[in-house]
Amino acid sequence: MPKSITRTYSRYTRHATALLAGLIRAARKERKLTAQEVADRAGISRGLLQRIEKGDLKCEIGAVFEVATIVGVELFEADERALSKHLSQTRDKLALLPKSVRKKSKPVRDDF
Amino acid sequence: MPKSITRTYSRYTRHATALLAGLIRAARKERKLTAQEVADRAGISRGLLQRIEKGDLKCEIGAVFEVATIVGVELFEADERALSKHLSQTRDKLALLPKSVRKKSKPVRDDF
DNA sequence: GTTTTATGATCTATATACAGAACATATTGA
DNA sequence: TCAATATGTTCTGTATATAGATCATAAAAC
Repeated sequence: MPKSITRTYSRYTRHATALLAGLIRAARKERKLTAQEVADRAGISRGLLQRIEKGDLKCEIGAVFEVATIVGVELFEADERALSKHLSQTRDKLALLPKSVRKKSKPVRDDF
Repeated sequence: MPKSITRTYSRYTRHATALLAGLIRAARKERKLTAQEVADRAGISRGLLQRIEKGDLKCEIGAVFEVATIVGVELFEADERALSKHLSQTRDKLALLPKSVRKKSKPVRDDF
């Protein structure tokens, strides 16, 4: 019996994943799409879609986001245009940040 | 050479994942955390954190969300309390929707 | 400049996510 | 009710994601 890798997840992570899963399932039903239809359009198996809609934490993020896109669940409360804008803003911000994080050898006094 | 499974992803999916990745990297640097520190706290390898921060679509959603939580990137623009609330609302909504989606045998005329 | 160390990249072995099939059950439309 | 089908579940084989190690490079502190 090989030892398996077990991860722990914070409540926040579990709730966020469960919420996304629920939003996906609700959106699929509102649009009257069967699991098979959505799976086909996403290029995944029906079994994987089931896991996604159950909030399985071990699914690929790409598959989950693709399904969300197909059933019309918005990510970051943004459409494609807003997403692109936000993305380039984040890239600009990253360019200004230091390339690597370095710990100070002597702690900095910043309390006066 | 075994045939590999290649997925296609929509622009929306790719941008959303790239945005989350950028937000994570920016947040980590703003908080002056090294990649190793964050990886340790998330219980993942540094290599996986690198892939997450590069927006690799094949990472586990649980690992990605956990890292986001650790560096302080909010999901669904909601803190834990708002997340829980939204989650139960979604569950209530789901309970009202039909358990299975059924196609009509005769197409519905709704154009008049 | 020098030193230190964070980051990026690559490799291997192993655990595991996935597709696909098969089957039972549940649920809806008629 | 009945018939059709959507969903839930489990199984197997295979592709692959991951941990962990190693090395090279780059960048920050001094």
